[in-house]
Amino acid sequence: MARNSTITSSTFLLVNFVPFRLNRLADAVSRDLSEIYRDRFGLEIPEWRVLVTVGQRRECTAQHVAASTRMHKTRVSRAVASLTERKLIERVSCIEDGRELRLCLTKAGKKVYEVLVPLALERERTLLAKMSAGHLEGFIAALLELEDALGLNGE
Amino acid sequence: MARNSTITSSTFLLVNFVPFRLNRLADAVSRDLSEIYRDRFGLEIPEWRVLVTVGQRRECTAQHVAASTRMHKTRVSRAVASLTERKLIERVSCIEDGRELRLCLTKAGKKVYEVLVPLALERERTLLAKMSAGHLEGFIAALLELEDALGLNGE
DNA sequence: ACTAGATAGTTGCGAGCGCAACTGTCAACG
DNA sequence: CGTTGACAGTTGCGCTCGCAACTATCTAGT
Repeated sequence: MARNSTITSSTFLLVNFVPFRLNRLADAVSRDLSEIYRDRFGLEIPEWRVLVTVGQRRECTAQHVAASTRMHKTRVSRAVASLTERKLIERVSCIEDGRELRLCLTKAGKKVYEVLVPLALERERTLLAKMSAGHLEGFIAALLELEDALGLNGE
Repeated sequence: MARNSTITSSTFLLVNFVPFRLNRLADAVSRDLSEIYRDRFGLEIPEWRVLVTVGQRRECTAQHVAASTRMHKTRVSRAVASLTERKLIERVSCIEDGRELRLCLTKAGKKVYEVLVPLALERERTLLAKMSAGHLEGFIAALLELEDALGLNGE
């Protein structure tokens, strides 16, 4: 149970407050992970997310990236522009719907993808290994419950 | 276990990647919580954190806030300036050490603190209630393990 | 066909952030 | 004492972000 369990505000400690702890943890994990895609390839979080989202399908739209990553569409737009400029992805106008731009990885983009993904998975494994087996199970299950309750996966 | 468990990059799914999921979750939780301090008092996250950190002691320095919340000192500095301008905290130059500024809540600040903290705890309780009892226990324990492993509490 | 509203994506703008450099103060050491 | 380095806190600068507004395209209703 959380340690801020009483109502009396005089005992409130920010370091025991779960929303704060989640933010701080997510920040530290992101910072650690960013070493992989920033230091080696000069990519930032939005570009990394777009790259792997596009990479896990043959092609997709910016709209799909925004919806599945829950990033603001302008953030996606700028990441796509940056990746296009670096020739890691290609934008192809769609024939069926002239508003859409089909995104897909270039050869160089696929190469980066193939290098980054195993490294990222390795980092994730290292992170998860910091938890004891019993807690890890509860952690992943709880994560899923929270995501579902907050509507983060489907609407 | 995480669902991205194989090395083969072709099966990588961002939505199963724990660092991403943590970020997305922390973001959603923060957004939900910010309704309390933003919509009602026009405070942003940095101000909220400074307010409650100062409020949980009689007085403290900006340095202490930065260290205990792991916020950048400039972010703290600006939040302190903002709260001072709104007359929610006071800056008193320290006699023993002329570099420090002792921070403490004003009467108005204490009032805001007394209102906000119970509301925030209520939100936290609502959040935690979304997890089943068994998972909650593992979640909190795992959170602590991760924080310790990443050096987020003590150095 | 024409108009009205929805949708995909881009862009100008203001706000917030981190970095590096700065000011002012303290402590140590010759 | 005076100098040097550490430390508390602030500020200028450049960058990123989200919002709102925009363009271009599609869809539906008349």
